[in-house]
Parts: sequence; structure tokens; C-alpha cells
Amino acid sequence: MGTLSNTHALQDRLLTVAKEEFAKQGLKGARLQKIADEAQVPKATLLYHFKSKTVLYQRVLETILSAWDEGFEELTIDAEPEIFFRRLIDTKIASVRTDPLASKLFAQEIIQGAPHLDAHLSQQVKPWFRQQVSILEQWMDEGKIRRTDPTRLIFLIWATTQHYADFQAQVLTLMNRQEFDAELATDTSTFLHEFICNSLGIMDPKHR
Amino acid sequence: MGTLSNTHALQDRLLTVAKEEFAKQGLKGARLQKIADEAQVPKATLLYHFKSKTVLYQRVLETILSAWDEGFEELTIDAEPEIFFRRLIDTKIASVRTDPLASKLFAQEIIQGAPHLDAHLSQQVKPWFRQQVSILEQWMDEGKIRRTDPTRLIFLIWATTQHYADFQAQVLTLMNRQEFDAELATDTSTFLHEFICNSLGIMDPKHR
DNA sequence: TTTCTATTTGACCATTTGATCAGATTAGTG
DNA sequence: CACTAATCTGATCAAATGGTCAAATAGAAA
Repeated sequence: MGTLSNTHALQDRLLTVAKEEFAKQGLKGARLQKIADEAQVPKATLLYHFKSKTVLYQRVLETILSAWDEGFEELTIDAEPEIFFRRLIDTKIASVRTDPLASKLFAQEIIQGAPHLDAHLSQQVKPWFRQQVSILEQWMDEGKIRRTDPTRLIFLIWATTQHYADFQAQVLTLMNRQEFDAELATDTSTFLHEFICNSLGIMDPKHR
Repeated sequence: MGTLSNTHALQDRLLTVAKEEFAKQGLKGARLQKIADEAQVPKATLLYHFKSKTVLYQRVLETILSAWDEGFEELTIDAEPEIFFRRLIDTKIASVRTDPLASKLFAQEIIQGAPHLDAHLSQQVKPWFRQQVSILEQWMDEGKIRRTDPTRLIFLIWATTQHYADFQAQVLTLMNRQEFDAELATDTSTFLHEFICNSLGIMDPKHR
């Protein structure tokens, strides 16, 4: 009773463990045996639920991407630029802090040429990206933010936030820290928000 | 005559080919056979010059890092902030464009926890990093740039430039481009310089 | 030429690893 | 209970892969 060990729960556990192994070792470096061990299940059971290593990997990727899609769809865009950037940055930093492994896995996939992501990039990311660009362009037309290249502005936000997940080892070393704690996350979020708003000519309410 | 196929030249060729394979496939994913084929040499010959896969990988890493160390040591720091940022960004973007594979390999190493980089991070990168921080602090004291967190400012420059190498697949897809050409590099460099100077309160000479 | 060393290379090996499969066990249904 | 389908798992395999080795070759020095 109540063991909740139905098929769905087991597959979820396998996906979680697999995400960790794939993020830490890469697709080629990950070992099915280790994933199975970690999930306390025979390797054959793992391969019963996911018929190959590649399928398992793709399912892990899909899980990550759909979670992100959800999180960023929620972002309301009717706000003023300052609020919008705050929400965007906070959301990304939160996801980076909550689940850095997801970010690392995604990064490795892109670095290697996104061989398993063609569809998602052009069908999910691109539309979202274009929408963000058009919002920024509108704000530039309205004079709400300084005129600049919206495409590279989004890349900048993307890169600076993701950096704290992907390069966590380096960041922590250089900051003499042990972990990416909540305080570090808040400070980082504040810094980025301030830096971007400053560059775009959005005055901080405190100083207005 | 003149084949220049002495030991040194061969090892250089092997290192170059190996860098490409490691960058594209990761340490675990790289295949010695493929590296040997690409260099038109039997696998046994490859393993004669580098006694194991790990050694080969470490030698590749060392080659990349020492090239970087050289490139960034040349950066004179006696300039005004605006010139300094211009040089720093140009140098990084140039390296990202000239040799994105080096950047990708490095990124994968950091993502996986920098298991082969502990020494270099604390002995080479950290001192350079601290020096940069102190320069920025001095400029803040002198009122030459807006006061902000120098550590995260350096991360920002690092992240935004590196992004164009590591996430090249995504960047090109979203920009509808085929390659990271010279024009794209120049524009990116200009954008970043302008964005950062704007945020730090450094006026563009053109608009002064 | 002779000798010694460095380099090259084909053949081979031990191990790892993703994947298969048949048989056992469990769960659901009438 | 009887029956079927789904799930689980130990045993096993075929292929891939990093690495070894002895023999061959080239090169330099005497």
C-alpha cells in the first residue's frame, strides 16, 4: 500500500536520476548502470522503461524544456520595462539556482551543436524569442528604453544568468564561496537588474 | 625534404585535431581512433606521442590555456576605462571567433566541475581576476565609472562574450545566420562595449 | 657499415557498456 | 479462480574502445 511505486512515479525517478548523470557526465559519458544503481533498480528495468540510452536522454531533455516553457510563459509582458526585466531575471536566476543541472545539461547540448534540439529551437524557442524582440522594439519606439539591438540584449540576459549555473565551479572558486545560496542569488539578480536598467536608461525608482 | 614532419610538428597536428574532437564530443565522447584518422596516423602512433587519452586531453587544455594567458597578459591596463573595456571585449570576441572550439572545450570542462583545472583556476585565473577587480575598484574610487560589484561585472563580460562561442548553434539559429563572420563579430563587440559603457556612466566619445 | 635510439605500426587484448531475451513475478479483469 | 497483459530482472551478448607489445623502419652518430 501507499508505496506509490507505480509506473509513472518510477519513470519520474529515473528521469530525475538520469538528468543528474547526464548533466555531470554528458550524453556519452553517462553510464546506464550508474543511473540504474542510483535509482536502486536493475539496469534491465531502466531499459524496459526507456528502450535506449538515446531515448532516455531525449526524454530528459523534453522534461527540462517543457518545464522551462511553462515557467516563461507565465511571464506577463504587460508590465513596464523595469518590472518586466526584474521578473525575467528573477525567474531565470531562480531556475538557475533551483536546478543548475538542467541548465548544465542544456548548455552541453547546445555546445555540441544541439543535435537533439533542432525542432525545439526553431519551434519553441524561436517564437518566444521573436516575441521578446518585438516587445523590446516597441519599448524603444515608445522611448521607454534606450535604442539598441534587441537581439543581443536578450542574448546578454540569457548569457549572464545562465553563466551562474554553467560556470558555477569557476564562479564559486573566484568568489571564495562554497555554494550558490539564496543570498548570492538575490544579490546577483539585483546586480543584473540594476546594470541592465542603467544601460537602458531606466531609472531606479529609488533614485527617481 | 621539407616535409616538416618532425616530432614537434606532428604533435602539434595531433593536438589541433584532438582539440576539435574533444570540443565537439567531450572528453568521454571523443574517440582516439577518430582523432588518429583525422590526423592520418595510426592509433598506435597517437598513443606513442601521448601515452593515454587523459594525457592527450590535458595537453590540449594546457595549450588552450597558455594561449589565452598570453593574449590577456598583453592587455595594457594603463588606459582609460573606455579604452580598456574596448580592448578587453575586442580581444575576447576575437578569440571567440577565431577559435570557438577552444572556448567550447573549456566550457564543457567547467560545466563538469573543472576536474582537470583546479590548479589553473586558482593559480592563473584567480590572480588575473583579482587584478581586474582591483583596477575596477580603483576606477570606482576615482569616480571614473559608476560604483557597482566589480566581481559580477567581470563575470558579465566573461559570460556575454563566451556566449557567442559556446551557444553559437543557438545564436546563429535565432539570428538566421550561417556563420559567425567578421561583421557579426564587430557588431557584437560594438554592442557590448556600448552597453557596458552606458551602464557604467562612461559617455561615448561620439556623444560627448 | 655498425650501433644505438627514436619513431612507426599492425596485431592483439581486456574491459566496458548498451542492449537483448527468456523466464519469473505482479497487477488487473471477468 | 482463471486468464491476460504489464512489469521486473538475472544472465548473456556483440560491439566498441582504450591501451599494450613486439617487430619493423628510419635516423643519427661513430
